Amino acid sequence: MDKKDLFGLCPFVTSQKILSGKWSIYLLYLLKDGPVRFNELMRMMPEEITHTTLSRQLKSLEEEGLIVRKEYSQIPPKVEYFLSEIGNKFDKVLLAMGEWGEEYIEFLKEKA
Amino acid sequence: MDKKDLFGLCPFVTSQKILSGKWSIYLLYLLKDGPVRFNELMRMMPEEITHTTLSRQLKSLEEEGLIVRKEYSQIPPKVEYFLSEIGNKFDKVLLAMGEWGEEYIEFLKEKA
DNA sequence: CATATAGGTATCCTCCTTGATACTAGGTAT
DNA sequence: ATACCTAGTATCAAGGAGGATACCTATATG
Repeated sequence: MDKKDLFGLCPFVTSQKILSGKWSIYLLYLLKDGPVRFNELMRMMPEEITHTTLSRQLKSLEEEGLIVRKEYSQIPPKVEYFLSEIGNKFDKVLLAMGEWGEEYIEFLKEKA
Repeated sequence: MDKKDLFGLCPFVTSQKILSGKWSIYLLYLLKDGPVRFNELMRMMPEEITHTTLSRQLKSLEEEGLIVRKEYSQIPPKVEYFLSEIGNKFDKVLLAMGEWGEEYIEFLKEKA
Protein backbone atom coordinates (compact mmCIF):
# COMPACT_ATOMS: atom_id res chain seq x y z
CA MET A 1 0.00 0.00 0.00
CA ASP A 2 1.42 3.31 -1.07
CA LYS A 3 1.73 6.15 1.34
CA LYS A 4 -0.31 9.16 0.39
CA ASP A 5 -0.43 12.85 0.92
CA LEU A 6 -2.69 13.11 3.93
CA PHE A 7 -3.49 16.79 3.54
CA GLY A 8 -7.25 17.00 3.93
CA LEU A 9 -7.33 13.62 5.68
CA CYS A 10 -5.12 13.78 8.76
CA PRO A 11 -5.79 16.78 11.05
CA PHE A 12 -2.13 17.09 12.06
CA VAL A 13 -0.66 16.90 8.58
CA THR A 14 -3.28 19.39 7.48
CA SER A 15 -2.56 21.80 10.33
CA GLN A 16 1.16 21.55 9.71
CA LYS A 17 0.79 22.65 6.12
CA ILE A 18 -1.50 25.54 6.98
CA LEU A 19 0.96 26.77 9.59
CA SER A 20 4.06 26.34 7.45
CA GLY A 21 4.34 30.00 6.47
CA LYS A 22 6.89 31.95 8.47
CA TRP A 23 4.29 34.32 9.91
CA SER A 24 1.01 32.39 9.80
CA ILE A 25 0.66 31.85 13.55
CA TYR A 26 1.56 35.39 14.44
CA LEU A 27 -0.84 36.80 11.85
CA LEU A 28 -3.70 34.73 13.20
CA TYR A 29 -2.80 36.01 16.65
CA LEU A 30 -2.82 39.64 15.48
CA LEU A 31 -6.18 39.22 13.77
CA LYS A 32 -7.96 37.47 16.62
CA ASP A 33 -9.46 40.68 18.06
CA GLY A 34 -11.00 42.05 14.88
CA PRO A 35 -10.25 43.61 11.50
CA VAL A 36 -6.82 45.11 10.91
CA ARG A 37 -5.59 47.09 7.93
CA PHE A 38 -2.60 46.11 5.84
CA ASN A 39 -0.24 48.80 7.02
CA GLU A 40 -1.36 48.36 10.60
CA LEU A 41 -0.31 44.71 10.33
CA MET A 42 3.04 45.84 8.94
CA ARG A 43 3.63 47.99 11.99
CA MET A 44 2.49 45.27 14.36
CA MET A 45 4.87 42.65 13.03
CA PRO A 46 7.55 41.78 15.57
CA GLU A 47 10.41 41.71 13.09
CA GLU A 48 11.18 43.45 9.85
CA ILE A 49 9.11 42.10 7.03
CA THR A 50 8.63 43.51 3.56
CA HIS A 51 5.18 44.31 2.25
CA THR A 52 5.86 41.78 -0.51
CA THR A 53 6.18 39.02 2.04
CA LEU A 54 3.26 40.19 4.15
CA SER A 55 1.10 40.35 1.05
CA ARG A 56 2.01 36.81 0.08
CA GLN A 57 1.38 35.43 3.58
CA LEU A 58 -2.03 37.10 3.77
CA LYS A 59 -2.94 35.87 0.32
CA SER A 60 -2.16 32.29 1.14
CA LEU A 61 -4.09 32.43 4.44
CA GLU A 62 -6.99 33.88 2.46
CA GLU A 63 -6.78 31.12 -0.15
CA GLU A 64 -6.77 28.55 2.62
CA GLY A 65 -9.96 30.10 3.95
CA LEU A 66 -8.66 31.28 7.31
CA ILE A 67 -8.95 35.00 6.77
CA VAL A 68 -11.12 37.36 4.75
CA ARG A 69 -9.94 40.34 2.75
CA LYS A 70 -12.33 43.26 2.51
CA GLU A 71 -11.49 46.03 0.10
CA TYR A 72 -13.09 49.48 0.30
CA SER A 73 -13.36 51.39 -2.97
CA GLN A 74 -11.71 54.62 -1.98
CA ILE A 75 -8.58 56.60 -2.59
CA PRO A 76 -6.16 56.03 -1.01
CA PRO A 77 -7.15 52.35 -0.78
CA LYS A 78 -8.37 50.77 2.42
CA VAL A 79 -8.22 47.03 2.95
CA GLU A 80 -9.16 45.17 6.10
CA TYR A 81 -8.30 41.61 7.04
CA PHE A 82 -10.20 39.58 9.58
CA LEU A 83 -10.69 35.95 10.59
CA SER A 84 -13.22 33.78 8.80
CA GLU A 85 -15.45 31.43 10.77
CA ILE A 86 -12.99 28.55 10.57
CA GLY A 87 -10.16 30.99 11.24
CA ASN A 88 -11.94 32.13 14.38
CA LYS A 89 -12.14 28.58 15.64
CA PHE A 90 -8.36 28.49 15.65
CA ASP A 91 -8.41 30.55 18.85
CA LYS A 92 -8.28 27.46 21.06
CA VAL A 93 -5.08 26.37 19.37
CA LEU A 94 -3.66 29.86 19.83
CA LEU A 95 -4.59 29.82 23.50
CA ALA A 96 -2.90 26.48 24.13
CA MET A 97 0.08 27.52 22.04
CA GLY A 98 0.47 30.77 23.93
CA GLU A 99 0.52 28.96 27.25
CA TRP A 100 2.93 26.32 26.03
CA GLY A 101 5.15 28.97 24.46
CA GLU A 102 5.48 30.74 27.79
CA GLU A 103 6.42 27.53 29.54
CA TYR A 104 8.93 26.79 26.82
CA ILE A 105 10.48 30.23 27.22
CA GLU A 106 10.85 29.51 30.94
CA PHE A 107 12.45 26.20 30.07
CA LEU A 108 14.94 27.99 27.81
CA LYS A 109 15.89 30.40 30.59
CA GLU A 110 16.50 27.60 33.07
CA LYS A 111 18.63 25.74 30.55
CA ALA A 112 20.81 28.80 29.91
CA MET B 1 13.04 51.67 18.24
CA ASP B 2 14.34 48.75 16.25
CA LYS B 3 12.32 45.61 15.85
CA LYS B 4 14.00 42.53 17.27
CA ASP B 5 13.99 38.80 16.94
CA LEU B 6 11.39 37.79 19.49
CA PHE B 7 12.39 34.13 19.68
CA GLY B 8 12.55 33.37 23.38
CA LEU B 9 10.45 36.43 24.18
CA CYS B 10 7.10 36.08 22.39
CA PRO B 11 5.36 32.71 22.87
CA PHE B 12 3.87 32.75 19.37
CA VAL B 13 7.04 33.64 17.51
CA THR B 14 8.84 31.02 19.58
CA SER B 15 6.26 28.34 18.86
CA GLN B 16 6.27 29.17 15.18
CA LYS B 17 10.02 28.58 14.93
CA ILE B 18 9.87 25.32 16.84
CA LEU B 19 7.12 24.04 14.56
CA SER B 20 8.75 25.19 11.32
CA GLY B 21 10.13 21.78 10.35
CA LYS B 22 8.04 19.93 7.80
CA TRP B 23 7.31 17.05 10.18
CA SER B 24 7.63 18.51 13.69
CA ILE B 25 3.94 18.44 14.58
CA TYR B 26 3.38 14.94 13.27
CA LEU B 27 6.47 13.64 15.06
CA LEU B 28 5.28 15.09 18.37
CA TYR B 29 1.94 13.44 17.73
CA LEU B 30 3.55 10.06 17.03
CA LEU B 31 5.67 10.27 20.18
CA LYS B 32 2.91 11.32 22.56
CA ASP B 33 2.13 7.76 23.71
CA GLY B 34 5.64 6.67 24.62
CA PRO B 35 9.05 5.75 23.22
CA VAL B 36 9.31 4.83 19.55
CA ARG B 37 12.33 3.50 17.66
CA PHE B 38 13.82 5.18 14.63
CA ASN B 39 12.67 2.66 12.05
CA GLU B 40 9.26 2.43 13.66
CA LEU B 41 8.90 6.18 13.14
CA MET B 42 9.95 5.72 9.52
CA ARG B 43 7.13 3.25 8.99
CA MET B 44 4.61 5.41 10.83
CA MET B 45 5.25 8.50 8.73
CA PRO B 46 2.27 9.32 6.55
CA GLU B 47 4.26 10.15 3.45
CA GLU B 48 7.54 9.02 2.03
CA ILE B 49 10.43 10.51 3.92
CA THR B 50 14.08 9.59 3.71
CA HIS B 51 15.97 8.51 6.81
CA THR B 52 18.25 11.48 6.18
CA THR B 53 15.36 13.86 6.63
CA LEU B 54 13.86 12.01 9.58
CA SER B 55 17.24 12.00 11.29
CA ARG B 56 17.62 15.75 10.85
CA GLN B 57 14.10 16.50 12.09
CA LEU B 58 14.61 14.39 15.19
CA LYS B 59 17.97 15.97 15.84
CA SER B 60 16.58 19.47 15.72
CA LEU B 61 13.66 18.58 17.99
CA GLU B 62 16.20 17.09 20.37
CA GLU B 63 18.37 20.20 20.28
CA GLU B 64 15.31 22.32 20.99
CA GLY B 65 14.68 20.18 24.05
CA LEU B 66 11.33 18.69 23.02
CA ILE B 67 12.39 15.08 22.67
CA VAL B 68 14.99 12.78 24.20
CA ARG B 69 17.16 10.31 22.33
CA LYS B 70 18.11 7.16 24.19
CA GLU B 71 20.71 4.89 22.66
CA TYR B 72 21.15 1.27 23.72
CA SER B 73 24.63 -0.21 23.31
CA GLN B 74 23.81 -3.28 21.31
CA ILE B 75 24.15 -4.73 17.86
CA PRO B 76 22.21 -4.06 15.75
CA PRO B 77 21.72 -0.60 17.27
CA LYS B 78 18.56 0.36 19.12
CA VAL B 79 17.58 3.97 19.62
CA GLU B 80 14.40 5.19 21.22
CA TYR B 81 12.90 8.65 21.05
CA PHE B 82 10.42 10.03 23.53
CA LEU B 83 9.02 13.36 24.70
CA SER B 84 10.87 15.41 27.29
CA GLU B 85 8.97 17.12 30.08
CA ILE B 86 8.42 20.29 28.09
CA GLY B 87 7.67 18.18 25.03
CA ASN B 88 5.00 16.36 26.98
CA LYS B 89 3.32 19.63 27.89
CA PHE B 90 2.75 20.22 24.21
CA ASP B 91 -0.10 17.70 24.35
CA LYS B 92 -2.70 20.41 24.98
CA VAL B 93 -1.66 22.16 21.78
CA LEU B 94 -1.86 18.86 19.92
CA LEU B 95 -5.32 18.22 21.30
CA ALA B 96 -6.63 21.63 20.24
CA MET B 97 -4.89 21.31 16.90
CA GLY B 98 -6.36 17.89 16.26
CA GLU B 99 -9.87 19.16 16.91
CA TRP B 100 -9.39 22.25 14.80
CA GLY B 101 -7.82 20.19 12.01
CA GLU B 102 -10.89 17.99 11.85
CA GLU B 103 -13.18 20.99 11.64
CA TYR B 104 -10.98 22.46 8.94
CA ILE B 105 -11.15 19.22 6.95
CA GLU B 106 -14.94 19.40 7.18
CA PHE B 107 -14.75 22.99 5.97
CA LEU B 108 -12.67 21.89 2.99
CA LYS B 109 -15.21 19.23 2.06
CA GLU B 110 -18.11 21.68 2.20
CA LYS B 111 -16.21 24.16 0.07
CA ALA B 112 -15.47 21.56 -2.61
C1' DC C 1 5.23 69.92 -10.80
C1' DA C 2 6.60 66.87 -7.22
C1' DT C 3 5.36 64.20 -3.49
C1' DA C 4 2.80 61.55 -0.22
C1' DT C 5 -0.81 58.15 0.55
C1' DA C 6 -2.40 52.74 0.91
C1' DG C 7 -2.01 48.54 -0.84
C1' DG C 8 -0.48 46.15 -3.63
C1' DT C 9 2.27 43.14 -8.15
C1' DA C 10 6.46 41.73 -11.07
C1' DT C 11 10.89 40.33 -11.14
C1' DC C 12 15.18 38.68 -9.68
C1' DC C 13 18.42 36.77 -6.29
C1' DT C 14 19.76 34.11 -2.34
C1' DC C 15 19.55 31.01 1.21
C1' DC C 16 17.60 27.09 3.59
C1' DT C 17 15.28 22.89 3.64
C1' DT C 18 14.50 18.73 1.67
C1' DG C 19 15.58 14.78 -1.19
C1' DA C 20 18.79 11.37 -3.33
C1' DT C 21 22.61 8.67 -3.05
C1' DA C 22 26.56 6.52 -1.15
C1' DC C 23 28.96 5.09 2.78
C1' DT C 24 29.74 3.54 7.72
C1' DA C 25 29.64 0.19 12.12
C1' DG C 26 29.51 -4.64 14.07
C1' DG C 27 27.14 -8.78 14.56
C1' DT C 28 23.96 -12.47 12.80
C1' DA C 29 21.73 -15.40 9.44
C1' DT C 30 22.09 -18.09 4.83
C1' DA D 1 31.62 -15.42 1.53
C1' DT D 2 27.69 -12.71 1.21
C1' DA D 3 23.80 -10.41 2.52
C1' DC D 4 21.06 -8.22 6.04
C1' DC D 5 20.01 -5.55 10.22
C1' DT D 6 19.65 -0.74 12.68
C1' DA D 7 20.66 3.82 12.86
C1' DG D 8 22.82 6.78 11.34
C1' DT D 9 26.53 10.71 8.59
C1' DA D 10 28.54 13.02 4.38
C1' DT D 11 27.87 15.08 0.25
C1' DC D 12 25.61 17.10 -3.58
C1' DA D 13 21.59 18.75 -6.29
C1' DA D 14 16.94 20.77 -6.63
C1' DG D 15 13.09 23.46 -5.21
C1' DG D 16 10.66 26.78 -2.81
C1' DA D 17 10.15 30.47 0.52
C1' DG D 18 11.58 34.80 1.65
C1' DG D 19 13.93 39.40 0.85
C1' DA D 20 15.18 43.54 -2.15
C1' DT D 21 13.91 46.57 -5.46
C1' DA D 22 11.19 48.81 -8.87
C1' DC D 23 6.81 49.93 -10.47
C1' DC D 24 1.52 50.67 -10.41
C1' DT D 25 -3.17 53.13 -9.18
C1' DA D 26 -5.78 57.69 -8.30
C1' DT D 27 -6.31 61.56 -5.42
C1' DA D 28 -4.97 65.38 -2.38
C1' DT D 29 -1.63 68.56 -0.85
C1' DG D 30 2.42 71.90 -0.91
